[in-house]
Amino acid sequence: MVEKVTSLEVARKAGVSQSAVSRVFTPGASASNATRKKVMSAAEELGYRPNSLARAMITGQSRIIGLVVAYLENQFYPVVLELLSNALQQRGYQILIFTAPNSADRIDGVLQDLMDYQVDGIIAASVSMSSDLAARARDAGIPIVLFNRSQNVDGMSNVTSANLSGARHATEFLLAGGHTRIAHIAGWQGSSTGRDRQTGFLEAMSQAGKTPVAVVDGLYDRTTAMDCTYQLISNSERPDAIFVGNDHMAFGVLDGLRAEGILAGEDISVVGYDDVPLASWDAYNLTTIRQPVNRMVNATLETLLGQIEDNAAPLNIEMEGQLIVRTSARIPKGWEQ
Amino acid sequence: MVEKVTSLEVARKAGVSQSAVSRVFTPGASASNATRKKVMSAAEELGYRPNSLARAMITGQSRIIGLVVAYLENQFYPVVLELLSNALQQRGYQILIFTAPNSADRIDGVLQDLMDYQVDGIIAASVSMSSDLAARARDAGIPIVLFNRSQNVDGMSNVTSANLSGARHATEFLLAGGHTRIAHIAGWQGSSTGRDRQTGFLEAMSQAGKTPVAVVDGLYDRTTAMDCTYQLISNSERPDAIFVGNDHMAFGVLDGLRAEGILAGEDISVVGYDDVPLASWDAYNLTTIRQPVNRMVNATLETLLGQIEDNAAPLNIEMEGQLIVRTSARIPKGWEQ
DNA sequence: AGTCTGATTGCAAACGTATGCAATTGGACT
DNA sequence: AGTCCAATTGCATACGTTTGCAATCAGACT
Repeated sequence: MVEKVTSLEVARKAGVSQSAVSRVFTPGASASNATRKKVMSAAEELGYRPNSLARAMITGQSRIIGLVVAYLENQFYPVVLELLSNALQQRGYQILIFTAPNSADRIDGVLQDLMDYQVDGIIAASVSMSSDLAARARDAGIPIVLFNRSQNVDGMSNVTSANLSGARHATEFLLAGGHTRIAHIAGWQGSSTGRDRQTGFLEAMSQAGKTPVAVVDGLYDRTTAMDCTYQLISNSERPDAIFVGNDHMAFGVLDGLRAEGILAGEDISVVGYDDVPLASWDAYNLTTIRQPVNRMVNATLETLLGQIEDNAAPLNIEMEGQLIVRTSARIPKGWEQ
Repeated sequence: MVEKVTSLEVARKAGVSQSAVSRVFTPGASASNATRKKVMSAAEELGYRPNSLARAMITGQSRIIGLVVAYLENQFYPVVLELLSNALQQRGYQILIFTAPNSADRIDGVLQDLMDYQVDGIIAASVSMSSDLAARARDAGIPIVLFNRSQNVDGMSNVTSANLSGARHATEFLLAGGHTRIAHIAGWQGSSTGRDRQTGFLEAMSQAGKTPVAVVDGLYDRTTAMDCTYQLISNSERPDAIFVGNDHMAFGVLDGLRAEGILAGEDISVVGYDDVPLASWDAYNLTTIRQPVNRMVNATLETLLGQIEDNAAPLNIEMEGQLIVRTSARIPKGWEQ
């Protein structure tokens, strides 16, 4: 094991000062072509690479972004992770990742760990945090953006899709299909997305003068959603349509229905939320509300890096989703795509 | 924005030396209860937390593990990521993550970035690297373990499942089912897993005196696998069984068959590899070889942390998989589970 | 040749912590 | 009270960089 090679050794070998070496490796610093050449070849020879941690210490910029993500079994998040990662890599940032349990107190511990590593910013995907800790991060000057959750803590950014109007739209689609016994398997009511989508559903229903046949909390959990499904279809008043709080649960619903020999799109209509890749696969063909992941990710980076690099103000961003019509739900006239 | 609070300020406030503060926060260092108490309360009051980067500089241990992962759309990897992340968090390590393109040269760049951050070790999941860079990491004293890939570079650890025997087993299952026209949609032949599984398939076939009706490279890509499927079933000699290089592709195969009205498990048998969660969902019910993810992850940590903490020798670990019989393939007598 | 200007360079001081060493402390024991 | 030993503490240095400052250099111009 060769010992670590430092800028000082490169300097000696190249016959220049240590500062010169540093300047050669610092973009935008002034160095003549002659020294640049000498330093480069010495560095090459020794296999020198600048120590990012030391650099971070001195500049106060680690170029590390903390990412907290939960629910990796929901395909939505691997997709988000990949997009975020690629985009950040490209901009010269690294990602320190935490997979998180969803209880708020454990999250706080995790975020504390992140802050200990002097991250330049934090992205929390599908996660809530104590406003206490949020305040601390703000005081420490670490920008935080909540992805796919919103929480009204001042100084914190949120990026979400328009869950309320999306859910309304999905519900209107079902109503237009002439369904009369509509149920909702909601997303976890501890989350803003779960609540907003449920609210949107209820608003659209009451506006149409209908009463939901059932509203239950599926906790964003596949198994729970399946259980709910079995429950619903064995009810005296079996629903003829179900709006499900996200795709991940909707797949469970569809599997449950299939197991019972009930044909989605014919006997019953199912609509989800997210439009994960799996939703378009033939096995499911799920009608759903698409969350504009690409744009959400871009907006997230925009506001985060804006705060880091140009200390812009935190932003609350909400972007419209889009109904993607497939075959898991009856298609009303005029709604074809 | 409050300025960063350092150990020195805490020391002043507590009326002790900076070293004392450091010792209080360094597990295993000696400090009296009196100072411990004074320091703690001062730290609490100021909101002090030790700077991990500075600590890393001085100790030479960043407690950061670099993780390179590709193919996140394949559900296998989110699962692996989650397991690794939880286990490492628990042991007090952080994960610097890279989602990687699969070409070897881009990987090298990524790994170089990782090394710049002084990671204590690297886990590369489903990725190959130049032996040149591997040597450099070894020389720099950074242990690397390849997860689900093997590559014979000396000083590098590999953790894989027994792909060859797993594939043999899957093939024997199909043979026992009385299938006569068996095809293989292989995993990417640029990867060791892809090659090993194909080899296992071919061995089992030739041992049974059979010739495969077709062997094509599906590149671990869903769409490619679907295209291969359409190709295969329109052949003059339509296969009555397909062994697919991994589950992710197998889902594409099953979707393709369904679209053509061909019933998997009846008209044709399909066997996959991995046993991702989705394989057990009703929509697919895929018979497959289970990779022992938990044990593979544990083994990975074992050898990696062994090298880091007790500088143990690198290991090559291979663990047996297990056939999981579901309904996507005809079940021979005696193979029921 | 002499002067001026901007680019390049080296020196030295940071950044926030851990730790070897020597000095001090606090008991326990005779 | 005196002795001894282990535990605790502070001092000072080191980790590998970046960067302000002042000094030097190279060249353009008169």
